[in-house]
Amino acid sequence: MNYDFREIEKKWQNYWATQKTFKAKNLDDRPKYYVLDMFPYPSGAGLHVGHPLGYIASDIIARYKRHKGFNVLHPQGYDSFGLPAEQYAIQTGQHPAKTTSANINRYREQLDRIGFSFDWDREVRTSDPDYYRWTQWIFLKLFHAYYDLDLDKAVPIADLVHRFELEGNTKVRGHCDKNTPEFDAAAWNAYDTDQKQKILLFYRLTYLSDTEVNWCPALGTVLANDEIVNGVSERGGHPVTKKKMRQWSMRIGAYANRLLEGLENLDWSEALKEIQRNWIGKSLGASIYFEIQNHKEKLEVFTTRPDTIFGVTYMTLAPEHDLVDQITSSEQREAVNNYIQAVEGKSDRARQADMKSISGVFTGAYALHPFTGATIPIWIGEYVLASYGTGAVMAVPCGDQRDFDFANHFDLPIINIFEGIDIAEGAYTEKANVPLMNSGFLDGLAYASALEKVISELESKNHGKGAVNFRLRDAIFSRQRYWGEPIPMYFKGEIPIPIKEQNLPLTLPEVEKYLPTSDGKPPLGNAKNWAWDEINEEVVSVDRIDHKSVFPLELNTMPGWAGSSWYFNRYMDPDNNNEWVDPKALSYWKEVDFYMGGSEHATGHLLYSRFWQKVLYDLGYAQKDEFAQKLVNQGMILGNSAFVYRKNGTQQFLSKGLIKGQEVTPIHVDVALVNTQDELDLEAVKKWHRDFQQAEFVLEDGKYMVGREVEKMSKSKYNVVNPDEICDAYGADTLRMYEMFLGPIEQDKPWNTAGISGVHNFLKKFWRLFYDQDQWRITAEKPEAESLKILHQTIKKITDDIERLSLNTCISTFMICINELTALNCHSRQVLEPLLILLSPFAPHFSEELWQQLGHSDSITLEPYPLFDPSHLIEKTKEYPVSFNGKMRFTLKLSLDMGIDEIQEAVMKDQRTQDQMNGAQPKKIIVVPAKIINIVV
RNA sequence: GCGGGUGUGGUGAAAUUGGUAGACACGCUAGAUUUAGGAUCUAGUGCUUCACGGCGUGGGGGUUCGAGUCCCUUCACCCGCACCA
Repeated sequence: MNYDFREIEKKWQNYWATQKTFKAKNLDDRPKYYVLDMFPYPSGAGLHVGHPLGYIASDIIARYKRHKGFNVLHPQGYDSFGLPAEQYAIQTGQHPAKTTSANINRYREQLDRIGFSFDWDREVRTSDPDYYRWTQWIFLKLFHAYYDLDLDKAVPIADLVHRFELEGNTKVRGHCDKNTPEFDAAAWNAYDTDQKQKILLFYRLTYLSDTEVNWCPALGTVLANDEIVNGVSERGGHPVTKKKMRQWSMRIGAYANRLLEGLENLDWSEALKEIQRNWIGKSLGASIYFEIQNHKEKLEVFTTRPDTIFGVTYMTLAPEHDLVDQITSSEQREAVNNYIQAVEGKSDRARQADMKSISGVFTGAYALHPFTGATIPIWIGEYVLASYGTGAVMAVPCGDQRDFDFANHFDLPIINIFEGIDIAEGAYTEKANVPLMNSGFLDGLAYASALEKVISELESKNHGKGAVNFRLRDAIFSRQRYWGEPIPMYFKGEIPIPIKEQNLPLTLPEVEKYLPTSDGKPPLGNAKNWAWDEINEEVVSVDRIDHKSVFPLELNTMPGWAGSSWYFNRYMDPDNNNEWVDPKALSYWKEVDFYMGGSEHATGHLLYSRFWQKVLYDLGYAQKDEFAQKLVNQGMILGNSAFVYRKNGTQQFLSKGLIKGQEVTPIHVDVALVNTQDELDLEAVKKWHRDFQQAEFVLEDGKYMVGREVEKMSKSKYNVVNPDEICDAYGADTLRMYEMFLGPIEQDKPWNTAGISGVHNFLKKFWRLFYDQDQWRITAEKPEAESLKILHQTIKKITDDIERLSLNTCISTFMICINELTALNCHSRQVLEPLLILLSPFAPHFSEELWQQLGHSDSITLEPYPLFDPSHLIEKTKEYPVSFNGKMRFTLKLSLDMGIDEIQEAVMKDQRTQDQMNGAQPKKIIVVPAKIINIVV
């Protein structure tokens, strides 16, 4: 029986599915191990060979851990809300649910062919009402909570209300909006319900506010910061502008510090942690309050360099700053308005393009220096961001290059406060040990001590305080889209009222079209049945909104990241209709032990998930405040595009070797039309695209050779390799092993089908140890010592390499092992059986089949991992490389029992040493036991 | 500009603690063999030299008996953030 991978793979995939081999049991005596992949968005294009890379690696880990005796949870599901299905719905009218489900079926078929050990009974889909019911439930938990800075955790909002009733908010330290008013208990109790609700929105972890948002006109929706890349939308690359809108947000800023500190204990790559650290962007410094001449308001600025306060010569406000309107003098009013108007219309991208040019305008107002009382002109400048700090800076031209450039441009004064530093050419920005001058009480002090002194001085005079500032912004949570989770809120006037938990899910209504309404409301505004009847607690027709108990429902939906921010918990107990997860299941599985996915989610999914997990932990629902202890980022598999070269202005296509010195245009051709030797199939290409029907191919050596270039895999570049094709030609086990063999899992690498034969040959070679020349070769004979040594070396190496996730070297180790066993003509069951178990995480179908052929009736999946016995490796002698002055000359076979003195004696006695030494005496003989002997002459 | 990462044959790469650099595989060269199978087997394959030898891990320098690995310096490429006060 030869290696018929097609039959074998079908057979075992079927067996695993019907036997439910990979079903994970909640509550089990075995230790648990939770292996998770980032679930896919099921796009219409299906899978290419890059997608399964991470799934294969994690599947190897999952299968390995099962052999090691763990109860493994290895689920899979779909992040099935998202833009492409909705865009498709807008174009064709097909309901996104239908598109999504068709795409999921396609994905599932492709995934099934690769032989993953997923427990499909736990599948989740974020667009399933039974799932998003709990996404909405979490939304409500955040709505009903605030962040208490004294307890440093989220607390139910009811506690806050209780405190307000007793003592107002003056003693409460909660993470809240900067516009929150102060009130005492009497004032609170005197507020009406609406007023109370408005104040509570300043505290809630999910809140409604008028926010400056990133608006993408082309997509017709707002976007979060992480959904914008280089000033344009991540999806589609459309321009993004600023707009003030009333939107739901999530107060992730409250968790900035914990999100930062929590990284310390996570086993994630340093690169990824660094991305999150940068995104959170913690800065230490001070808040300083400047009085404004002839105005009551104070101007608060954040600075990391309060030590340079005596170098302040002007202030700059962001154009959007709240105080601009109030402080602008009548003489400057027109200039200021013109400036703001010019800036306002600009998109982020336009602002970025203008980065180099300096612009600004004087407000006519003056701030007062907190220590000298000097008057400082207040300017407005585009370079100051409204969204960072307080949207205002104290400008210190001598210590900040941007301030320096601005001052020079507008002829503002520059005071040098750094002793012995020349600032004629530019600002001095180092935080070095340079004494200050022209700095009053800070004169003579350098950075560190000046910083300490100035902060204590600011605090004692009440002019400011030490402060921490974060770059991280609260996350906008509303999307003006149809295909997302409905936000479970309705409105009484301006006040949002939550739908009660027991009435969830609030399911997506049917709409006739998926575009915004004619009056600019989100697509849900098209729904006829989208109002809430408070008495009957049900969704009713919008026509009934005039009734006393019927109110309009929220028209925005949740963003794409909502459903993916907690799905890892739901897998623990996916069918629960009473709770988000059974606490018993939670306390068994706790957290993800091994999370595999792309680093592109660093500032999106991976940050939001950590945030939600911390909230759920604070409120007593989750067991751990980090959801994934270990995270591995698989690299991207790149495409190996193929090109033909059209001679310009002709229908002639030149083979790769003939293009030198010719004017040609490279044109992508489908990589499926090219064989492994880069030769183009001319008949196929003519059929493939009508552009080539009239083509004349100019050949070299009777062949047309294509050019190659490594690019991202994409349909438009015709360089997509479908895993189905590989499974057809070589089988899933070859695909699995080859993807691992390509290189380190975390590295990007180009796909090259040509190399796959090496791995395929390995499997055939391995098979031949069992079955060769029409007969089974397996014997019950006791293996030779040499074979056992190879086996145990392999056990050790494979185990170590899996543990350190060096899966590419595992494949090499298998190859070496099989080469050696073949050379030894070893067919011993005692050697080959344990090897099958070692191999089964990598090539599961292959191993299952041979396992069965060896007479086992059960699946190999739960076989115990073979024990490593070092006694088989113990050697009596060893070939020592002998070098002279570090240069290797010969090897010397010595007993391993010998001590260093004996080795030295033996090496000196050797004739070859005598020859090398030429009668001289060695200066030193270095012996590294079992490694090397070096003689220094 | 700031932060992180990577540089090793024609190609993908290996070298876990400083100890025979290039394992394993692709490709290539030569040969054998056949039941023509996406065959198999044998030998060779870093560069250079007829050879002995010499040179080789982006470049330069250093530590060491010995450096791909440690230190300094420099170059190239990739990724993230970027007028962040």
